[in-house]
Amino acid sequence: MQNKTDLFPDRLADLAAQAKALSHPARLAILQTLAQRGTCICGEVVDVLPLAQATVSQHLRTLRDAGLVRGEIEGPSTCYCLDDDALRTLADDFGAFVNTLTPDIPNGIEPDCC
Amino acid sequence: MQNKTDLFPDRLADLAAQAKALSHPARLAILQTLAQRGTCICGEVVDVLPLAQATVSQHLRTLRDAGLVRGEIEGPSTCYCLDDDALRTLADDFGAFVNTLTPDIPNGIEPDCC
DNA sequence: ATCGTGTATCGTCGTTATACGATAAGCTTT
DNA sequence: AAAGCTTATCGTATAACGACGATACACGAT
Repeated sequence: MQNKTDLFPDRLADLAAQAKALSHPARLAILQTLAQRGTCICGEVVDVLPLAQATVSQHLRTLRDAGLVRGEIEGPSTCYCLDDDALRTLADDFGAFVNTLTPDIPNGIEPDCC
Repeated sequence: MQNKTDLFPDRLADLAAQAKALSHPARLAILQTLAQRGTCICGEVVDVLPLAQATVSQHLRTLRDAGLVRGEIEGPSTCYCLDDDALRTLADDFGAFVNTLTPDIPNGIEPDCC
């Protein structure tokens, strides 16, 4: 299979890549876990999820590669934080994208034909 | 591989499933194409994308299964419309999710440790 | 230096996604 | 009935994903 991803505009490719980072419940659960602590988590992420350590580490790497999470080696364990700015940007981008799809209807009439 | 998706809360599984529907640039491009017309498209979707007809049909099915697009057989061709409500709901859900992750900081101080 | 703890990476396996050609199915028109 | 057009589906091949055990790595404590 050839990868046709690069045949599309960068904006769409970037959005799709970010959506892919959020496309697994384990990764959403990781984000929630990080958020619930208020601060970074240096460990314990594995204990919360019903997955093996190697799998959680993979998901964390995916989130880090997507820029949604920052990780730094912090002594014996590794410290993971949410990247609040990236998350907000992502939410904004998605909101903006959907808005371009469904602009506020001026006169309240849906032009749908179906 | 055992599918561990159902080991997570429904809310997260649903959000992840919707994100997955948006996780390919071709599908985002299809949504844009549908939106640009203002009305539904009964054909021509294939012509806009750099993909084979079978591939586009598959992506359309994915979007339909995710509830983001409605399709009805319209004479010789098939008519596809955006489901504006579903799209808005999706955007709201994502916004809400991100907000629970990054609540508005009351005193403007980031509690990050990294 | 050794042990223990916690994380990352490697290798692997099964599943799912992506992409396409070929074909079928449905409707229009001839 | 046959031809033509459009879309869906089937079959298939390759790539990517998800999951895990095993192992390597880094560091603190002993």
